[in-house]
Amino acid sequence: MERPSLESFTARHHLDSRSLCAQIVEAREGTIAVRSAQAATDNLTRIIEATLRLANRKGFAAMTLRELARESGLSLGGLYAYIGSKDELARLIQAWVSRTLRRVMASALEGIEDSRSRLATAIEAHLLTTEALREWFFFLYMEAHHLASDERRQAVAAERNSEQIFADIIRQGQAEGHYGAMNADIAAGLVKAMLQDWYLKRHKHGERGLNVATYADTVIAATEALLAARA
Amino acid sequence: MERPSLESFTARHHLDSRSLCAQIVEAREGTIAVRSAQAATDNLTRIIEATLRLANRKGFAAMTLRELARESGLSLGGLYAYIGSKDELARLIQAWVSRTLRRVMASALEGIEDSRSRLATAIEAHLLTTEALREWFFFLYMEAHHLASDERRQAVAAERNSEQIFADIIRQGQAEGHYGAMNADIAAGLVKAMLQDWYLKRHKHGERGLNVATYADTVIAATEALLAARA
DNA sequence: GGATAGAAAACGAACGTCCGTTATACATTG
DNA sequence: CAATGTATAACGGACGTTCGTTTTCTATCC
Repeated sequence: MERPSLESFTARHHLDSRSLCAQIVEAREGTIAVRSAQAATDNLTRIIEATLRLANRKGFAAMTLRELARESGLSLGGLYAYIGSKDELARLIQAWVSRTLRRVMASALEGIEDSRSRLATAIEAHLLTTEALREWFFFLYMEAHHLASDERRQAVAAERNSEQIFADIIRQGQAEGHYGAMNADIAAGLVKAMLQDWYLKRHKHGERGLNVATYADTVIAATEALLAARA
Repeated sequence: MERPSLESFTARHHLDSRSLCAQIVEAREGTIAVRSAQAATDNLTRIIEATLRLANRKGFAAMTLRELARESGLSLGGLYAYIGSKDELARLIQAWVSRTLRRVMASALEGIEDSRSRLATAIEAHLLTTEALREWFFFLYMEAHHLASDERRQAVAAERNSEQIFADIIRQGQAEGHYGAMNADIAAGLVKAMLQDWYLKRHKHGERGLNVATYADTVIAATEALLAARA
């Protein structure tokens, strides 16, 4: 099986902050008061990267727009050319990061039929995506609970969707006789927990000198072991 | 192996909010302006339970003391008989929940020598403790990142300590020849991720009709499978 | 090609609101 | 009637947001 490097995976799926911000600018044409897409993307990227930096340090609610202005290099009033409100800024980030994960997972799995390849690919794609957009995913996880009910339901649905991908692969593998009869939904939940640990405890993994490829191998091996166990 | 029920475990280790608050009142004698330990415990329990309810819904920073007063049944000014400041309230909860986990894990493992029994006991004790004090642990996890550096270092140390317990058991099992040669620290990290998923995604597990005993069995089986795999 | 006018973008002081906290007034009880 | 606990009211400060102004860009003309 080919193992894409983090760099090639990031490039292929456009997993950098600027690419995401460019998509946001394009999708929100009309809402952003700055005409030049180039300049708007530049500034929105600085705003969002500053938001992720500050919010991941002290929490989104505790972050003030004055700090955000200072950190992003814009003025307090200037922020409002790009965002409608502070809350909208949070919704923006959340919506785009979950949509990106869905997009990349679907794209990475396309054309792969064998259930064991699909499992390994899905695990790897999840880890590489969350590694490339670490701060975005950390933000999504930590702040999703505090959204208004509409957006919150959307975030829960996205989470469920990604877990469903793993459950379906596991069911396929069971049908093909590779795995034992364990409950696929619960197994998928365990896999998801291990995957999320990667970006939630980034500091710990960094200290251990663990890189994302090694962690992917570990999680793939662990998953196959626990799926085979009850055969 | 005996499997304690949630109720008996909770009772044996005093894992209810009121017991914890009673300990806090005792430890903070002098800081709390109310003389009667009985009345002080009653009110502090209401304050802390209201805090957990509100903070887990909208985040600690977004929770206001006016809401807390309403939710706890005390007056705004009255709160300050029990807490020195809003921040101190957060520190209080965090300090006591991590100290409680450490206490219970040590107590549950006492006298158990066999590594496989220790592993199962540790997993079960972790799950039962976090189940009994779900809201407390959820609060610890979600708000620990935003603490001042001193308290934050303490929280990281507590986290590391509980992971170390699992790593030590795994190393013991490897020395006894039960498990393969996998890196014990990484394996312990995977176990911890599965354990934390229980209280972080409580809603999901509830919908699946999964109870804590069943989940404990699942995690124990999964852990033994992944530890045996590389034998 | 430098000057200039009009548009686009950025600025930051000011506003009303609500925050955490404190000081004061009231009730309860031994 | 002290003493003790609670409720009410007030305070300064900081928040998100707005808006009149200034700066920067760009196209046009001599």
